[in-house]
Amino acid sequence: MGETNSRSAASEEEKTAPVSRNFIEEMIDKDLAEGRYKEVCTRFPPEPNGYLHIGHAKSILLNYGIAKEYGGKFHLRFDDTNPTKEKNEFVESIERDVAWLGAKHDGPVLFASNYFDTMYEKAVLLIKKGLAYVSDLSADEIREYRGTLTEPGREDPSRNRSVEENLELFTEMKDGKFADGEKVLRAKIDMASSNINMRDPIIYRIAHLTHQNTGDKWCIYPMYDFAHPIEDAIEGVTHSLCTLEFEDHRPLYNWVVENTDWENPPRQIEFAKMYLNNVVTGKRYIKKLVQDGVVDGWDDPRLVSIAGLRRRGYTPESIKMFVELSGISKANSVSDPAMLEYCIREDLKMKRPRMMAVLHPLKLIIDNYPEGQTELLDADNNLENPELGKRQIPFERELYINEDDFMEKPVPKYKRLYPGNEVRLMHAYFVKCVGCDKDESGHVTAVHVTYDPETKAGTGFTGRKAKGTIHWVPAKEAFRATVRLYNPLIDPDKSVYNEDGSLNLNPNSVEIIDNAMLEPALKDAKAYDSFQFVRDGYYCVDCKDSKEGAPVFNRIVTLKSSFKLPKKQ
RNA sequence: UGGGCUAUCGCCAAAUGGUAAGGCAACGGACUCUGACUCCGUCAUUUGAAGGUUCGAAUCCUCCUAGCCCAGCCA
Repeated sequence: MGETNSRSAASEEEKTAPVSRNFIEEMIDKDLAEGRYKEVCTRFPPEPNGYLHIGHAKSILLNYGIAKEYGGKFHLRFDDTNPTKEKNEFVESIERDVAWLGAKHDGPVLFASNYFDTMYEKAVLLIKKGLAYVSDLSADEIREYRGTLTEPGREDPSRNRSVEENLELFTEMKDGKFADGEKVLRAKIDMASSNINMRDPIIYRIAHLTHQNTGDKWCIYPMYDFAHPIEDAIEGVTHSLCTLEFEDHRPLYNWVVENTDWENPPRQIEFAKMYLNNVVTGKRYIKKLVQDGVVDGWDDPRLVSIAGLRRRGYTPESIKMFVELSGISKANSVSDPAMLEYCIREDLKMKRPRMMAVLHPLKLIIDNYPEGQTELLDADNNLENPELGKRQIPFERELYINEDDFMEKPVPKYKRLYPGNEVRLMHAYFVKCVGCDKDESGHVTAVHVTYDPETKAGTGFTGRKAKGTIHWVPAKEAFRATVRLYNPLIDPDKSVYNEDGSLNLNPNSVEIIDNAMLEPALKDAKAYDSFQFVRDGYYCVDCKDSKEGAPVFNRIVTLKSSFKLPKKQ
């Protein structure tokens, strides 16, 4: 980018959006300015042991965004150093989710397990330098020797083995001479360190298991603290971004990198995780919800898994907007889901058609409209975005409106239909309420109105104004559909967890409406298509339960509203 | 009670010693063929607390307080 060119663009931007740089960008700026690195390389390093959620999206988008911002590289690398927990199923779902979010990785998908040879060599190097040794201690003994937070640890009896003996033992470990847990390779650092991670951490353990990538080639596997810095170094990652709980590991990260001989060692920078208020992200909790059938799988629309958000109708753009709006810092924080909802409304506002759907149908009869007559009315798909075109809606004597839009005895400030009041039927005519039909129990079964032909939409009628506008669907052509209204999974009035560790579930987290009446144009909607249902909210076609010509709609989010109807008794 | 980190509006978050941005939420009002959108307005005399340095402190110093993380052969 040319200096002169970027200049005016920059000053333009400064006027409109004076965005400040986050602390990570500041550190990178400094590294670049000081010549520590020439270009930037970041990575997203998930362990393939579960599904991704909104918190991972922050990390993905942060790493990807930084790489793009600096014209650098972004890697997708599976941190598969522990075969007891990892499955191929997860590498597939993670790849899919990362791609869906729009974070395109440079180069092929990478695996830590591809570097097992190098890691082994580096471990041997450490042994040769006298910086690692094979320990005979059991897991329990190692814990005991480690000391506590306030007391220093004690030296491992194997700590001063000769280099030759260590080399021999480590080779035997690799060759499968020992059972799981029998030996372990430890880094020789400092058993008295106030940082427990530095008290001769284990860097290799024995596990006679088939690895999802390397099969039975190895029976020893490197630990995270040893493997991760080496993975970063091999790939030329410059800035290894991770979450706050790894801050204590940074000295070890640096120790590994310094002692395993790299030209351009990477640097670890930690940032705060994203939490959402009243939302569950814990794997074991979600697993239980799935097992108990509380939710419909890991992609249930009420979950904040990436798959769940996608199925619910959230877009990658909305998630990106949310992550950007939330910012990056080192302060533990809990974001408000209202911000996520704002983002999806904002993203869909101009992009999606605004359709008419009646969730709780009530018959509306236009007494002075000729029986048997139908006219096709033109309707803009999105009044604010003409590019979305128009559609035609049949209009006739009998329609459905929403139950909420009629009150025989209106509450104060009510501006919808009530006897004597005139409203506009969206895209159609003004109608005036002349009464209603009721059954024996007094329940309203139909509303009667008369229409004024002069008030047809699009004719420029300005003779008078209607207090309100309501939406409708034609009784004959509308089709019946299932619509699901989602609410928070967690009871919003309580904390997420009960004292016994169970979740405070909201018993009404989904409301299923199976007799909604939708305008005909919605009938051919395909999975993941989304719409605004006018005066209601944004909805997305469910990818699992919809059938050809019979879409099932999930509510993504409601529209905001400053008017609340009093509760019906 | 060892070490590491954090603390600025209900929620997120800027401010890098020069006199507390912005967004979300909320609340008024205008507009409206969506009670939406949009627009306009309100929303921290004060930065966890107390002292100190300075002409000047959210920023520096001292002491205190609260929260998070660490004792896996998990990542």
